[in-house]
Amino acid sequence: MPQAQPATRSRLPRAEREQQTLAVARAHFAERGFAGATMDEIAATVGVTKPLLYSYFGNKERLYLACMEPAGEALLATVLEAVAAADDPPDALRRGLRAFFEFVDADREAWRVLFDETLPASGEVASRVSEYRDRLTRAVAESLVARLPRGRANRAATEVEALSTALLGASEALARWWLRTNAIPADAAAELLIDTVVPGLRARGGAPASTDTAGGSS
Amino acid sequence: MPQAQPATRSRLPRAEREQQTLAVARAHFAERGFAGATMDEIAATVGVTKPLLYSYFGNKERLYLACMEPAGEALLATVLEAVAAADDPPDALRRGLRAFFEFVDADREAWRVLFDETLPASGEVASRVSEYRDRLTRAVAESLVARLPRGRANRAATEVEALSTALLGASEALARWWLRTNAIPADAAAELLIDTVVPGLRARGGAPASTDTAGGSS
Amino acid sequence: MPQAQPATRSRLPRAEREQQTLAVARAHFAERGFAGATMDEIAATVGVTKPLLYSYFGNKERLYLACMEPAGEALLATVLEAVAAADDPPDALRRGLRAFFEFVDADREAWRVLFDETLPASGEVASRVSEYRDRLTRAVAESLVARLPRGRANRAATEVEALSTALLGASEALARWWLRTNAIPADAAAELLIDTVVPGLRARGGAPASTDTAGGSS
Amino acid sequence: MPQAQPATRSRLPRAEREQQTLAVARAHFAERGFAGATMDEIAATVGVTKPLLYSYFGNKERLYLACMEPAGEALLATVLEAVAAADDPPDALRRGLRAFFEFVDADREAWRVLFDETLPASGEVASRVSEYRDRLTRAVAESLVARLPRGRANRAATEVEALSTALLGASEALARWWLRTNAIPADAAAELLIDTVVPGLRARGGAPASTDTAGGSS
DNA sequence: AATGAATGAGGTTTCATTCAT
DNA sequence: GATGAATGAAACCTCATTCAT
Repeated sequence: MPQAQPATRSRLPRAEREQQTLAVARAHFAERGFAGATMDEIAATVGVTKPLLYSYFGNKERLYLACMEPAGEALLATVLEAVAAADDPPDALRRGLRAFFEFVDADREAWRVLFDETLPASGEVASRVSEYRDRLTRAVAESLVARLPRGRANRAATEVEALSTALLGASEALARWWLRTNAIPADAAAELLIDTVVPGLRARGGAPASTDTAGGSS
Repeated sequence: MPQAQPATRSRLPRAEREQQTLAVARAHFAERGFAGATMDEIAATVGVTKPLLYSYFGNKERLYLACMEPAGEALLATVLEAVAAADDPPDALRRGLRAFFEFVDADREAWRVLFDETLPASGEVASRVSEYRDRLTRAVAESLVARLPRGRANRAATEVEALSTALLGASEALARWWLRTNAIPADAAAELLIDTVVPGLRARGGAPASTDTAGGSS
Repeated sequence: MPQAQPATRSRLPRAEREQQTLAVARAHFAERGFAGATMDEIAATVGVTKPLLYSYFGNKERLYLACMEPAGEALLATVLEAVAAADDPPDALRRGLRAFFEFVDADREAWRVLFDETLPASGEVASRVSEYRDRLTRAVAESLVARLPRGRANRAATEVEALSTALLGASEALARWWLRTNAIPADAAAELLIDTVVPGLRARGGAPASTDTAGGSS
Repeated sequence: MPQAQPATRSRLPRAEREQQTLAVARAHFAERGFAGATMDEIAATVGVTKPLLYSYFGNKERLYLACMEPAGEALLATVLEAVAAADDPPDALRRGLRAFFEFVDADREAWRVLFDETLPASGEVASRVSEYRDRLTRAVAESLVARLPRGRANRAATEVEALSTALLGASEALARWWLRTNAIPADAAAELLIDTVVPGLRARGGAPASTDTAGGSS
C-alpha cells in the first residue's frame, strides 16, 4: 500500500513539497493504476489539500505525467547507456535487455507507472506515454539495426520495428509475471529471453553474435 | 466510436435482442475498455433502456463476461485445434502462433475484449479472464513441453512457464502494434515471431525441430 | 425462506391460482416485509408472469391487502370469540390474551404480515391496517370496559384506550421477542402478561377479578 | 413534511453545516423513516448538494447513525439517571418509566428516529440500534431484578427479560399512540402504566414495594 | 501560498408498472 | 386469459474540479 506518512506538514518550500507529492502520487498510481488512483486520497496522504495539488500540477493527467516522465527518462537512459556501453557490438541487445530487467527489478514502482494498463485511451497522457514506449522500441530497434547488413536496412525497417515491439512485449509480460510470482531472479529472466531470441535473430542476419553464446547453449 | 445504429427498434424476441445487445456491448468494450464503457451508452446504442440490459444480463460484469467468454473459448479452441492438428509434431508451436495471429486478424474486437487492460483487478471478471489467459499460457507451454527431452522436464517447469508468458506477451504486443499500424499481414507477423524464437528454443533443447530442418539440435 | 415451489403451472382455474398466489405472497411479505418483498420475486415463485399479478390484484398494495385482510379478520375473530366465550365475566381479558398468543403461535406468517414494520406511512394500506389494529384495540378495550363500574365509563374512556394500546403493544413486543428467542411457550407468555397486569387493572377498578388468581400468585 | 427552510445558504463553517444537516436529516428520518428518507431530499432541504453530505457523513447509514446515536445516548442517560436517583429503592421503575415518557414528550423526533420501523434488518445500523434497545431493556430489567427476592433470581432470569420486553413494548406503543392523539399528558401516561403493572409485579415478588405501600407483598 | 467549502456530472443498480401481441 | 418485452423514475454513491476567502 502507498505510504501513509502524513508528511511533516506545512510550510515546506515549494520544491520540496512538490517532490514529496510526486513520491506519494507515484506510489498511488503504481498501486492502483491511473484510473484507480484518486486525487482525494493522494492529497490526504501527502497531507495537503486538493487545491494545492491542482495549483501545482494542473490536473490528474498532468500529475500522472509528472510522475511518469522521470520514470520514462530513467528507463530510457538506463537502456540507452547499456546499449551504448557495448563497445563489443554483438552484446548490445543482451546489455539492453539486462538493463531493462534490472531497472524493473530496482524500481518496480516506476515501471508500474510507466506500463500502467488503465490509462485513458486518448489525450495527452496517451500520447506522451506512447512517446516513451516508441522511444524504447526505437532504442531496441537501433540495437538490432546497427547490426543489420547494410543493404537490407530498408526492406527490414518494418520488420525491425515489429521485432522490437515483440521483444518489448515479451519483456513486459515477463516482468509482470515475475513481479507476480517472484519465480526467478531478474538476471535469469534476462538470460532466458536473450538465449531464446538471439539465435533466431542471428539466423535472420540481424542479431548480435553474442560473445559467450557463440556455440549455442547445450 | 462504436456503431450508432439505433437498431430496428422495439419488441424484438429476446434471443434477437440479446444477440444485438451483445454485438453492441462487444463493440463498446473493445473501443473503450471495460472501465470506459457505460451501460447508459450501450443501452442507448442498442435502442433500449438500461433496465432491459439489467434484466437480460444482470450487471455490467456479467454483460462483459457474456461478451468475453465466447471470445475466449473461440481463441482457445482455435489455438488448441491448430496445435492438435500438427500431426507432424515439430510445428505445433508454429501452427499455434499462426492460429493466434489469424484469430486476432479475423476478429480484432474479440481480441480487444479479451485482452482488455482496464478490467477490475479482482472479482469474477478478473478470475474468469485470467482463467482464459492461463489456459492459453498452458496451451503454449504444452506445445513447448511436449518437445522437451524427458529428463529435463522437471528442472524446466518454471522456465517453460516463463517462456510461455514471454511468448504470449510478444504475441500480444505484436498484435496490438499491427492492429495500430497494419504494417504487415497476419501470417507475416506469425512467421517473424516463429523465425525469431524457434532457433533459440531448439538450441535450449525445448523447441520443435522445424519441418525444414529435420535434424534438430541434440 | 418463502417456499420455492414453481407451482403446478398453467391452466388452473382463476380462483385456485389466486389462492396459490396469495399463499406465496403472504410468505414473501412475512419473510421480507412489505418494502422488502418484490413483485418480481413473488411472480417468479408462483410461476406466473407479473402482468397476471397485476391483472389479479391491481398493484402491490392491493396484493398486500389481499394477504393481510384475512389475517386481520382471523385474528380479530379469534380474539373476539375468546372474549365472547367468557361466560364467566372476569376472565375475558385472560381469554383474549391467550387467544392472541395462540394465534401468533399458530400462524406466525399471518401475524408478521399484520404487524409488518415496513409498511408505507400513508395511503390505503396504512389506513386499512390501522383499521384492524383499532378494531383489535377496541376489542381489548371492550373486554376492559365491560367490567368498569358504570359511573366511571366516561372519565375512563381515554384511559381505557391508552391501556388497551399499551396492552397490545406489550403483547406485540412479547410476541416478537418470543418469536426471536423461543424462550417460553405461548401460554406461558400469556400467563406472564396476565399475571402482571390483572392485579393492577383490578386495583383500578376496571379489571376482571380473575377466577383463579383471586388470591395473588404466591 | 420536514421543514423546507432553504437555510442561510453557502459557505458555512463545517461544524455549523454539520449541525444544520443533522437537524434536517433527523427531521427527515423521523418523518419518513430510514427507508423513506432520501439523500437527495435531505441535501436539497439543507441547501447543499449530495456530495457534501457524503463528504461529511460517508453514507446514508452513517448519517442515520449520526442522528440516532445522540438520541440513544440521551434516552439511555435519562432513564439510567432517573433509576439511579431513586434513593428510595422501590420507585426506580416508576422513575424510569416517567423519565422515558418525559423524554419522548420532550423530543419526539429523537424517539421516532430511535424506534424507526423501517431500518435495514442487518448491517451496522441494525446492530447499533439493537445495542441501544438492548441496553434499555437491560436497564428496565435491572430495575426489576434488583428487587427480586435473592433466591428466585435464577429461575426468574428469563421471565425478567420477557417482562422487560413487554414493558418496553407497552411504553413504545403508548408513546406512539399518544404522539398520534395527544390524548393525555406524559406523566399521566407514565402513571397509568405504572399503576397497571406495579401491583402485578409486586404480587409476583419481583416488583418494587411502592413508596406508599411500604409493606410489600411477601 | 494555501485552504475549507462546495459542486456538476455521471456511474451502476432496482422496482413497480404497462404496452402490444 | 396470459405473456414477453420494455420502461420511467429514482435511489445511492463517486470523482475531478473550482470558488471564495
